[in-house]
Amino acid sequence: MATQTAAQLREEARRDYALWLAECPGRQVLDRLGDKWSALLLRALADGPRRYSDLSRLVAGVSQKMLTQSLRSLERDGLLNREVTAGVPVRVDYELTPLGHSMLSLVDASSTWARTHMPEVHAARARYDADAEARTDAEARDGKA
Amino acid sequence: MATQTAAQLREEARRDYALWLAECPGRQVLDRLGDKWSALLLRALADGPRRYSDLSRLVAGVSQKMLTQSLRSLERDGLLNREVTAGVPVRVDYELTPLGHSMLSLVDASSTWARTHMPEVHAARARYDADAEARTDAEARDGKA
DNA sequence: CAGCATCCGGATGGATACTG
DNA sequence: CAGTATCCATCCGGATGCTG
Repeated sequence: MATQTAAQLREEARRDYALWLAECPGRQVLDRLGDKWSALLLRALADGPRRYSDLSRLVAGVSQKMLTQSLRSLERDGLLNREVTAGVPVRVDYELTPLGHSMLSLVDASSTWARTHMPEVHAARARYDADAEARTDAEARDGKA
Repeated sequence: MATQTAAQLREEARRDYALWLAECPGRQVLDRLGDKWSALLLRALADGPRRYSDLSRLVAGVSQKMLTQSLRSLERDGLLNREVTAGVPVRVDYELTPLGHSMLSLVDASSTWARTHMPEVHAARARYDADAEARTDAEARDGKA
C-alpha cells in the first residue's frame, strides 16, 4: 500500500506551516495590529483612562460588539486594564498597561512610516493602474484573438 | 416630511467613518502588514531577488492563488518589482524596491517587539484564562439561579 | 514555470434586540 | 451605563483544474 498520497503530504506540510505560523511571534503581533480596531483603541487610550462610552464615541465607527470583543482581547493580552466601579449606573474604565504603551509605540512607528511613505505608495498605485489600463486598451484595439 | 431617521443618520456616520478610516494612512499600512502573507513575503525577499517558485517554497504554506495575489498587490504599491525574463520556460523574478526595504524595517520592528514582549503577553493570557476558569467554577459551585 | 478562473467553507464583523 | 446574545452578509483565503 502507498504510504501517503501527494495531496496528503501537501496538506500535512501546510498544517505544519500553519502551526509554525501560529507560533511565530512576529505573526501574532501583526495579527493583533492587523485587526480592525486594536490599533485605534490603543491610540484612543494613549492619553489616559477612558470609559466604555467614551471609547465608543472616540472610535465612532465601532459597533459595541466589536468594541467589547476587542477590549476583552486586549485585556487578555495584558495590554490594558479594566476597572469596574460599582454603583448605579455602573462605571467601567479602561487604561493602558506599560505593555500596552510599548505596543502603542509600534503603532506610532507604523503611523510615522505611513505619513512619510504613503505618498510614494499612492504614486506607485497610480502608475500601476494607469499602465494596466493602457495595456487593456491596447488589447481591445488590437482585437485580441 | 422627516429629514432622516435615526438609523439613516447612524449609517451615514458609520459610512463617513469608514471613509475616514480608509484614508487614514496608518490603517492602510496596518492592513497591508496585517494580511496573512505580505510580511512573510517581504522577509523572504529581504536577502535579494527570488523567483516565483522560490517564494512558493520559502513561504511553504501559501497557495499559489494567494502568492500571486499578494505579489501583485505588493507590486502595485511599489514595494517590489516584477521582472519577466522571456524564454521557455518563462522566468519571473521579484525584488524589493527601496520602499519595500523600508517597510521591511517596520516588519522587523514588530518582530523585535514580539521577541521581547510576547512572553509577557503569554503570561497575561495564562493569568486571564486561569481567572476566568476560576470564576466559572465558583459560579457552578454556588449553583447560580 | 508562472500563472488564471472557479467554486466553496469558515471566519470576521455589522445590525438588532435584550439585560443587570 | 456597559454590556450579552443572536442573526446574517461579506470577504478572505484554500482547493482544484486549466493555460501560454
